[in-house]
Amino acid sequence: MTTLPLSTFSAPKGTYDLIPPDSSVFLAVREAISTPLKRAGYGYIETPGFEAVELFARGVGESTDIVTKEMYTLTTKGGDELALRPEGTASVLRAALEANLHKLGNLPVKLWYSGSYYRYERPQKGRYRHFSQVGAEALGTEDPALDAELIILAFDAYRSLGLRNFRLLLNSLGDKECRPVYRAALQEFLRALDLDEETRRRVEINPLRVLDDKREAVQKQLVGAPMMRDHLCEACKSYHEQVRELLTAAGVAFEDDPKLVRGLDYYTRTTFEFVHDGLGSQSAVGGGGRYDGLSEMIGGPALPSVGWALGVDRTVLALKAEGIELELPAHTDVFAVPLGEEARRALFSLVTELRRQGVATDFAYGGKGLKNAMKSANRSGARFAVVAGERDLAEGTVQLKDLESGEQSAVALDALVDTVRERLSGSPSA
RNA sequence: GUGGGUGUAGCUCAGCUGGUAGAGCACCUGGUUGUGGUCCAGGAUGUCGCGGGUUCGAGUCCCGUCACUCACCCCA
Repeated sequence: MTTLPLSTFSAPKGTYDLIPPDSSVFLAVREAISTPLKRAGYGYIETPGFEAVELFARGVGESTDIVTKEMYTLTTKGGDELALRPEGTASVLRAALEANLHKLGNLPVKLWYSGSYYRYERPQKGRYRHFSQVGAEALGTEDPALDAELIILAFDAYRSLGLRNFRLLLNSLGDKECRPVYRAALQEFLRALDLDEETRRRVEINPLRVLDDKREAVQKQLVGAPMMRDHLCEACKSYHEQVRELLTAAGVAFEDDPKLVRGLDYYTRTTFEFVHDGLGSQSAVGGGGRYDGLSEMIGGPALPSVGWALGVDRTVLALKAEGIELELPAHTDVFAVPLGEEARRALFSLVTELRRQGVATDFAYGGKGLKNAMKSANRSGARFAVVAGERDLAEGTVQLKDLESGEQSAVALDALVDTVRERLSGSPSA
């Protein structure tokens, strides 16, 4: 077989490998986002990375960019039409319905998830073909407090990471009573404008999304367009007002954005987006809303629900933009350095023992010299080095060196685990 | 799908109107045959993205191509 250059096998366009040390930031972000959810009664759910194409076509919406041009689709040998999941909500709802979670009598069903999503787009800063998000869905209950809860949990997650320069945009898209009326009014307004062909098509299929157009020439024409908030029915108006009050009471600052629409068709009533300006031309770090009709659209019962997804990649970019360095625990506490073959065996046993006692420990593998082994100890970030040769072992001791202060002392072998644990807890390295 | 920018050492980059390839950081060795980080002395490193053209001579100019990147559009 001919040998091909490594470049032949490089990561596909729009993807990247997550490698140390950056990967630990990703783990920390996932953790930070999911922690508030776990405290609020959300249970973990994991669904397949691919689903029937129809699920997304029906769920996300036939007219959305996600469905029309961004889905990775494939046909199996058996003839099934599948798609790599472009988002999480449709899958989670489908799984919950299939498992009859909504019939267990304990609504809302609260679920959180974390995983990879796929969209075929031209990559750029903050926009990848394979991206990672953490999401949450609360199924089966119509209650403004539930909308508020989710928004607060996302807000607190960002705050716990130290993010400050993000904003929360809030809107209501109405329901099946008032939205159609508004939609018709908006369409009438938009049809009179001078728009390009593609936008005119959008006016007919999904006029609300025209409001979201960021082009200045389009925005200029939208002045005076009818706004959803002026067309909300009483029920929607009252619902939205309650969400706003609950957010305010929780100290969550938000901006009313009457043009916020979002690119997924299933949203009703509450819609929101967390935006950050450190993401290049992208702005959303997370978003979501209420989707009271989605369940019925995919063949389920009426199941009013609300949820969000936060982009892990984008949150990491936002942290970088704000110059925030997360305090990540050192991954090694103790680094063991043997001198000679006999010491090697003895220290390796000691390493295993330390690990079993919960001390993060690494070892100078490869039979390198003392100098290099100490260098490895230093690079590992370990607080302590344990050095031992025949001389020490003959006395039943090892040398315990504090790599910060440089101080070193002999410690009896059988007292090492306790000594190390004591010193690690007594004087944290960070 | 449409534009702009960039491809030179492990990383970040410099390289003038063409004249045999450079810096900082990182790395390796020694100063210390049982001690890292700091300090000092020394050292190694390149298909200059790839292919073609012009030229006595191309990292540099021209054409093509690929990759990356940013932006439009859209979204996490």
